[in-house]
Amino acid sequence: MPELPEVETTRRGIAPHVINKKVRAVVIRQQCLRWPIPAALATALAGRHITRVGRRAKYLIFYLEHGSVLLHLGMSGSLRVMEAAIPPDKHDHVDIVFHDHTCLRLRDPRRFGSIHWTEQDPLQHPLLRHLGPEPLGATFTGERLYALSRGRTQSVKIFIMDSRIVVGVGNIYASEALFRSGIHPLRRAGNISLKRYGALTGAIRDVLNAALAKGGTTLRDFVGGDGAPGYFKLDLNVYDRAGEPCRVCAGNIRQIRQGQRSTYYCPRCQR
DNA sequence: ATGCGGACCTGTTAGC
DNA sequence: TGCTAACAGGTCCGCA
Repeated sequence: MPELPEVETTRRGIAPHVINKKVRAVVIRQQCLRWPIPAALATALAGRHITRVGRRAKYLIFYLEHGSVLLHLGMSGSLRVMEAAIPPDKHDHVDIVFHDHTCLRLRDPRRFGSIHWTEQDPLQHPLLRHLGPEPLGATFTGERLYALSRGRTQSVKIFIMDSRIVVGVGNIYASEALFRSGIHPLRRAGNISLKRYGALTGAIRDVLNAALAKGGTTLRDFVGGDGAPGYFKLDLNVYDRAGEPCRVCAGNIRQIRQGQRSTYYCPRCQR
């Protein structure tokens, strides 16, 4: 699922339905996600309450009295709150079952997601510790991107998708933000002016905020029933539009490969 | 330190 | 219609 706006929308959707709930049991049907689910998870959670649901990058953080669950949705993960008695789908790998007979159910067909348990400050977990700033936070600035990019030879698209530089910029919104700021995705990161990095940070913020707003208005059900929430797509200018006309200049949108991922751009609008 | 490729896994679609 | 290959919204690890 996860671009950042989907993860944040998931957090907001499920939080009211899991906060202050007491865990009865953890049901693990498939132990092997990206990493094995910690064996201690069920014991650690039983009888405890979820006090808060947070997020860092694309990791959801479930705070309990004595520790935290880190949960990443990978490429295909989704979460729903439902009656625990509803039979699980083939790819419903984990239930956190509450005393009121509802459960938080993780579905993840590709199993690129992961679950971790920590009794330390979750933000100091090895997977979170070295992450860059949140793209919607105050420390994500053009000055910062400019400073970090000096001397870098890699392309700007790869650069802004590096989670040590800034978190939460996935493949779709990397292309979209570069389009909005008029920057060619193949341009070397170290060769871009401070002014253009200012535009790029603004574009990243705008694109994520727009998707978040859309997620808010099209908020599908994270609660009840069958199936999982689908993806919402912002109106995209370039992503998945190869060969179609640019909405600004009517030129042909191009598709290339960068680091084994597709990149889309307008060769006339982006330099 | 930086930059690149490979790895994890299943489902869907494009192409022959 | 059926088989196969390529691709999909992530990101961590290890090697040069």
